[in-house]
Amino acid sequence: MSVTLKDVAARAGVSVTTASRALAGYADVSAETRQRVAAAATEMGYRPNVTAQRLQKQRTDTLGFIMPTFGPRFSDPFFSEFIAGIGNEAAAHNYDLLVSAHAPDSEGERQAYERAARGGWVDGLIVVRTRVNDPRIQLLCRQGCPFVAFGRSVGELDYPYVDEDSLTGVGLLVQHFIDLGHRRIAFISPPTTLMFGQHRLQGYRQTMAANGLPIQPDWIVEGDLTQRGGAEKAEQLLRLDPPPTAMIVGNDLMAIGAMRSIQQHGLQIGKDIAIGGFDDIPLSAYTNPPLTTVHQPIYDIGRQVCAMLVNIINRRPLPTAHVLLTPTLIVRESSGGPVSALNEL
Amino acid sequence: MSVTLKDVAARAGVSVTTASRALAGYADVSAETRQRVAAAATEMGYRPNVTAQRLQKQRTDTLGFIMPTFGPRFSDPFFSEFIAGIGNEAAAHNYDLLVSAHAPDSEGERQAYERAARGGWVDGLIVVRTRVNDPRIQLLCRQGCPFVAFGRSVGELDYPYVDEDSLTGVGLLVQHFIDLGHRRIAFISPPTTLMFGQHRLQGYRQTMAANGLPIQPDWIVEGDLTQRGGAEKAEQLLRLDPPPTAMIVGNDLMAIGAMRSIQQHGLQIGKDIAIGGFDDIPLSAYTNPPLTTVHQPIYDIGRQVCAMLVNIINRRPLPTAHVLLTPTLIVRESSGGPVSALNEL
DNA sequence: GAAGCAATCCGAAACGTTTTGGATGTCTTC
DNA sequence: GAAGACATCCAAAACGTTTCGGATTGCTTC
Repeated sequence: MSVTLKDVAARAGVSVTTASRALAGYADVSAETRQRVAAAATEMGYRPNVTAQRLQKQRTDTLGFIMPTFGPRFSDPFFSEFIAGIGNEAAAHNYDLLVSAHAPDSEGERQAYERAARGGWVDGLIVVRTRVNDPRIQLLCRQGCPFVAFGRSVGELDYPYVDEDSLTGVGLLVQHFIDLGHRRIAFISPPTTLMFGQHRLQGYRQTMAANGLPIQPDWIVEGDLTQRGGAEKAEQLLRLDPPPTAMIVGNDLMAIGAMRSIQQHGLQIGKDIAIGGFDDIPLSAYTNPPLTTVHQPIYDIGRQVCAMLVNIINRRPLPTAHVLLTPTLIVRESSGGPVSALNEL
Repeated sequence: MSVTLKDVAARAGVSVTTASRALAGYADVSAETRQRVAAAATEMGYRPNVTAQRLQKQRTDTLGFIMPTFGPRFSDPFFSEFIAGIGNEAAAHNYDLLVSAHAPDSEGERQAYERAARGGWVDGLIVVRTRVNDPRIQLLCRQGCPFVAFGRSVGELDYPYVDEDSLTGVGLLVQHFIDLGHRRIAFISPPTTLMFGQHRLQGYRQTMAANGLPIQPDWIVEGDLTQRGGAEKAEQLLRLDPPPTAMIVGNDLMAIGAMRSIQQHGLQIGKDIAIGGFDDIPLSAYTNPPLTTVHQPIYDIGRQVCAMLVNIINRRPLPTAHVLLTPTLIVRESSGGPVSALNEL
């Protein structure tokens, strides 16, 4: 069906070996033969069979990325941007990117990682949204499968990662609201099974404490990272008596949902209540009002994670195995202005 | 390094052939041997080498998806949902999904398709956002490479696709606004190099015409599908004198950007001006006010496209090679109420 | 007791590459 | 004119799997 190296060799009147070496640019083939082979190859439209090359080279030149997806209607701009990042960087290094989707901690996910770690399915993996006691990381470490994670983990396992210091990030947000005079600040946390959930929650707790502000237990609720989840949890917070004067939401998507709930309560964001998100997805600049948030360079993180993985696979020394990015606060109108702190508590 | 079939065979005391057949469940191996082989395999942690299997079977069991991405900060929720759809469906059929990203009509894109079409890189491709005179489709048809597209095309080429009838979809929107009494209805079009840009623009034109409403040339502007683009184009429309009383925007992302511009002009959406989008991304239910739009089941379309492709690859008869989905209008608050038609023109 | 048959196993080829380890011939060099 | 150096080529093995076409054994059957 397809034209193979043997065909090209026959056409050029040389052996398969010579044809191979001619195309690969080895020195032990004369300029004239090289040319003849090249001509034959282009004439016949020869494309090397990647599978055969991979079998021979004992490497797949492929990276794996297993998206942790929750349910069907899965529409998170994070993943589009992240995949674009790793995809472009992978292409720059002549790697392919294999993507699949599995629910976190599902049996299917376990099997997918199992399969990836052995059997030469891919040369390395990219892991995102690391979890507390992450079984994926444990498995990959145990099997010695190359990988780089976007996100730290707890425990003694040492592995390469890129992460944003979201503890500090949320701290910036909290301090920002405190400086504006807010005292009753609530927090819609990402799932605390996720490492960044832990970090962001801690950032909230620590900064409140550092300012000597007490936290009511019901100021902390946990959402599922979707708009719907954010809306529901915000609804819950708004029913408190007295309600919080500011909300910090664990990611922008939930924050957008929360804004909706606030507005449905007839409250004006930036005046009656302040709100801040996390991620700085492009949309957050276009909400009404625009959302105060913490920037996270998803595309660049994707590229960096991928570049690190390629280095590991090729056993090149890694400049740094642990990258922690400093977050920057993006203040927009959803912060509102200063409020009088006196009648706050 | 990895444990191969030869190792398993040796351990079980049989030939490679028998080991292979035992694991594959052939009938010509005794129950006892089969068991011994299976035991050896699990004990040694054997995973078949996919590359070798692929070379032998002369198929990759892999599907390809080349994302058309514009620029770096690329964050379109469409893609995460679509990839989740094809990814899950592919997994259900034991196919892998290879993803890469290239700018539309770039040299890199051309090469990627070229490579895919020959050389057994993947067994088939999924094409989205079909373009007028789409070079990708022409190439794939010419090479006889299996593919299914999300989106129709023009020309005599016949190929399998799934598409939403967005001409009708935009028609629903236009009629909806006309029924509310609007007469000066503007349209922010998707790029008309894209087929769905053409369809949506036509839907606007036809329905306006069908209602005997003239279209001012400057009511039609073309945006780039991003929020930013939508905001810019809306800005342009709002500067018209008189400005439109309703805007139909070619996709939700741009609509969200447009809403921002409208609000910055101090206008109230649903009262001073109506706006409608297209796609019904989850976010559109959470904007302020919620956005009237046309639903498009991206996840399901992804699944369906993928299922069709798998059928084609395995030469199974396709129930229907051309699927055209009927759109449904989702009316939300951004539509506003009836306006008096008299003082409109 | 030879022929036929089923059950069970295996050697070897094949998939399309790359690479190892020569083989062959030509040209210098003394 | 023999010995080494060099340029150019190639046969065969290897990568790990599947499968084709037997081979072997033991059991029926007449």
